[in-house]
Amino acid sequence: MNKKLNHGSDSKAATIYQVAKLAGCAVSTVSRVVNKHQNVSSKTKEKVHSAMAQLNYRPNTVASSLASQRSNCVGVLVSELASEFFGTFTGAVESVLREHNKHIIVTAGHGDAASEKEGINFLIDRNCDALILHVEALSDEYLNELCQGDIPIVIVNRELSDFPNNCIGIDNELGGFKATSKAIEFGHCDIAYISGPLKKHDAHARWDGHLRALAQASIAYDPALFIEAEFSQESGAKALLELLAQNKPFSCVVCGNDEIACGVMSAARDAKMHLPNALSIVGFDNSNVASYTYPKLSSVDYPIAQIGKAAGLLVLKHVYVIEAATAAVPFSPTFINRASLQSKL
Amino acid sequence: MNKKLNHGSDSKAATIYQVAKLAGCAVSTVSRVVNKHQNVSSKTKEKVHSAMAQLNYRPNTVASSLASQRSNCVGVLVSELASEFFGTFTGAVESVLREHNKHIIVTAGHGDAASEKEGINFLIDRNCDALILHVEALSDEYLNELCQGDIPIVIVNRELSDFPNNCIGIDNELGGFKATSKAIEFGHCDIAYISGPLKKHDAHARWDGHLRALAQASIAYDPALFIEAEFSQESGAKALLELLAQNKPFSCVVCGNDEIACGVMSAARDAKMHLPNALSIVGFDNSNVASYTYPKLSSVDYPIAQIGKAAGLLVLKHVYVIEAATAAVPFSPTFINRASLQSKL
DNA sequence: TTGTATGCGTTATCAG
DNA sequence: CTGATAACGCATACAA
Repeated sequence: MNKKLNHGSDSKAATIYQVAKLAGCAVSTVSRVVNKHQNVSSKTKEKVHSAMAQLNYRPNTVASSLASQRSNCVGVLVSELASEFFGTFTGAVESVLREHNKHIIVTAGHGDAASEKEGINFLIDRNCDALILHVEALSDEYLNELCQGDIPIVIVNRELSDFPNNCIGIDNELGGFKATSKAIEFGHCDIAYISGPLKKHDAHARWDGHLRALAQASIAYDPALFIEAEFSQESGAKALLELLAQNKPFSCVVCGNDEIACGVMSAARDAKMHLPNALSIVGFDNSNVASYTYPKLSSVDYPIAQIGKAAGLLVLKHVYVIEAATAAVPFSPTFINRASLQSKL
Repeated sequence: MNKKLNHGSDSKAATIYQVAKLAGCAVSTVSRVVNKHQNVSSKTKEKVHSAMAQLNYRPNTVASSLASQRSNCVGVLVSELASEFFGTFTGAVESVLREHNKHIIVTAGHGDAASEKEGINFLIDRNCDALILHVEALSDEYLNELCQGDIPIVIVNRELSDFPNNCIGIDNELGGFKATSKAIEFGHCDIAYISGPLKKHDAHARWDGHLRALAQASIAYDPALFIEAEFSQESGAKALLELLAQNKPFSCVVCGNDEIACGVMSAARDAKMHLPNALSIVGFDNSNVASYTYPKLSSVDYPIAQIGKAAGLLVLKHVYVIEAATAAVPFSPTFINRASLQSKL
């Protein structure tokens, strides 16, 4: 045997060989007790445990992953790390998984297809046991192909008709519909809409819902009252200024998400408009900020934490074959009315 | 040679053996072109590239990591994933690193020592090339020990006197001092303080700064005006109610962070207090929500994105020996005055 | 119940 | 400039 093998007792981290030697058994036995496999006599089990403790042994997960083709890690892709929304999501996934000693590797897709693809490849390369993806830009075709691959996939915020069981999320179109419908119900007729980037599927679906609500109420769609913005506060503020500059009247602005709505609210107040009298505002996501604002923001609830939890439970069940407590329930968007939407009736 | 070796052309992902065979060269040569090592004749380089393309070859990073003892990954530990603050931080780290094809693995420490330790071990086990840690509960002793270990460490939000070069962050004590000093400068004498959990080092340091500001202005510290809360909106709201219930006057409340401040603001408005006349509020972090609130929140700026960037650059430089553009500048807390702090003068 | 031997897919050393 | 092969640390089929 080559003496270069790290089976000695250097200062480096202890290997399975060292604990086997110290325990007076074979490496396979150590492996068995580490992984709680099969029957190991309690006597040797004892010896192995003591040896592991002495050497402060911690299994090398990389080697383990290579040998077993399994990593105990699930990959999570979100659009942005720098966001409370996605933070809540990944946090929920992590806490569910961590209860069963599974870990997550998170990466960002930045909302464009190339970057999302790169992120997914990174996760696959890291040998993840499953992937939980909140993609926005990737095509259905690509996702369909992915779902047919070797690695289990959970898609969030998207509905793939060919793989309904892989998808968890709310109906964004219905959410958008509810938002605008509620505004109409409250007597608003001139309703502006500030959307997120339409290349993002969720943004587009929400807008579709808006249009359907308009149509159902027989309100003509006025392109001048539509602006495609980014999902950000700054972009929302800018969009409101553009709308105001047109001198076209509108009493309510429905926004693609809460961040846009916050920007609108800021800009409106800077323009000395009295809220919510002069302008009603409705958001989407029902994020924490919705209750920070003044007036508090009416918004469509997007139960992102529950969705994250459900996604985690799904992989626990199907990939690790751990039947976790609660089954995933279907999620439906709910309108949460607060002060920012004023009734005109 | 054993025929079970995955050197054939199964449906599985292509290995380096397959591309070597197809390119008509040795695996070591393939490895060289993949890693852009040494000199490879442009002719064989060509053949290898074409073989890789044909097989859609992607190196197995796990195997690579095992063999090279290097992962191109840096581990990031934050308190919570579900937070805009930490999201911004990890996002900044990621974008700096990603420019050089380095990746991050994020995990949460949940603000308690055992969990932070577990998270750090997880990252070490994943073979991270370096660790960037935002810890709150771990002791200085533990961190000192960690810094003496084999794996490069960057500590954020903490100052280890023995390892100044490993630490990046602002002076929380000074930040807390500035917050309360500004309130005093604006004529406030009865100043309540709602702190984060004192077991967290940053929370404690901010409070220390508050006490120093009081002392410097010869204002007696009144324990009744101090509440230890959680870093959350709910906790802040609850704390304000407790303060109000005492019937002790105070014209200003300084908060351990912006989330607490938002909770205070909500609760104050629910109590029909007119802001900022009836009560001044100051936060800490200068997070995005600071500009969502009404009145806009005065806060101590914590440049978390820049700190994340600096941390990323630090490991780029010292671990990967990539001299990146900007050097890390020292960060100093700045008070950002907005509308929520009212002058009494 | 325990031990032996080999593979997992790379990297890197050392010849050639 | 290129090839052969040990080593990385562990898992597991098979043998004992």
